[in-house]
Amino acid sequence: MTAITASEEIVLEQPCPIRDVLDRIGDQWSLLILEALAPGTLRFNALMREIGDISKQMLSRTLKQLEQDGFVTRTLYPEVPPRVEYTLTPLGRSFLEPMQQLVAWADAHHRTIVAARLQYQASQT
Amino acid sequence: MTAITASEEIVLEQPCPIRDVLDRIGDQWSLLILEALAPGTLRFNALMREIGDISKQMLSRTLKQLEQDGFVTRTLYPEVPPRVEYTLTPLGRSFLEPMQQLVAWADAHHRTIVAARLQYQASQT
DNA sequence: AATAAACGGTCTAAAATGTAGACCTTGGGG
DNA sequence: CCCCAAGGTCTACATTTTAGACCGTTTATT
Repeated sequence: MTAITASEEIVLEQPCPIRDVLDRIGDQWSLLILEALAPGTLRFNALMREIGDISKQMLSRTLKQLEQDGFVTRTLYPEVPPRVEYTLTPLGRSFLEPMQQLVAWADAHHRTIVAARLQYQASQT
Repeated sequence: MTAITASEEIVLEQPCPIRDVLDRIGDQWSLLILEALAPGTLRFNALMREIGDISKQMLSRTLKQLEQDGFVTRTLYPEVPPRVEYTLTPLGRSFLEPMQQLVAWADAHHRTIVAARLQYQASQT
């Protein structure tokens, strides 16, 4: 029996729908995980290797949130050793489109941003 | 004279351009700030009021990063009390388009996500 | 036979990050 | 003389993230 945490209480009743959604996607790892799952189903450790520098705990936690919000499904095959597969839901796949736009923008403007950083550094003498 | 921090060293040489960009906008506040600036120039305190629940420090820090990366300009009018205006650059405005797509998606699918959360809770007995 | 590795996690301690709120500056109004 | 304004910075505290040990079971290696 665990205590009720704040995060469990905010399931309902977020004042601003956009904030509500962006707060979930706009963390360190969610976008990366969704991008990794875009090509298809992956297992837990495969996902870890794919992303490279995420800790088990954060992968586990973020996947749980994504599952909770309906972006991915978690399927446990009770073999031994256990196999767990993560797959995008239709909702998750529908999110891919705006996300890919974002990724495309990032790719297209990366050089501009790097240039801005250099110029900023120079301006700071 | 300040010590050289890690954050100052990563100005160059990010292995993955997409990660590089997403790591900057995929934090708690950047998207919210850019959205707040979308309609036009705002002063520091106006921005604070607009966002509502951001601390001064995080607003200051995030604005500095956005300025560094070329998304916004900071204009200081040396009056007293000082006036500081933040405005989107062309780069920042160009980012608005993919971001609005994301916002539109969030708005459109918010109900589905809330429903998923409820169903998840129910499934957890 | 003992050892190690793989799977998908959880747990804990320590490090990093975020928050709230005091404080700073400079000039004007009461 | 004291306080207020704006746009921050600084400090102490709270929360979040990380690194890494550990778990239980089975197969592979030595």
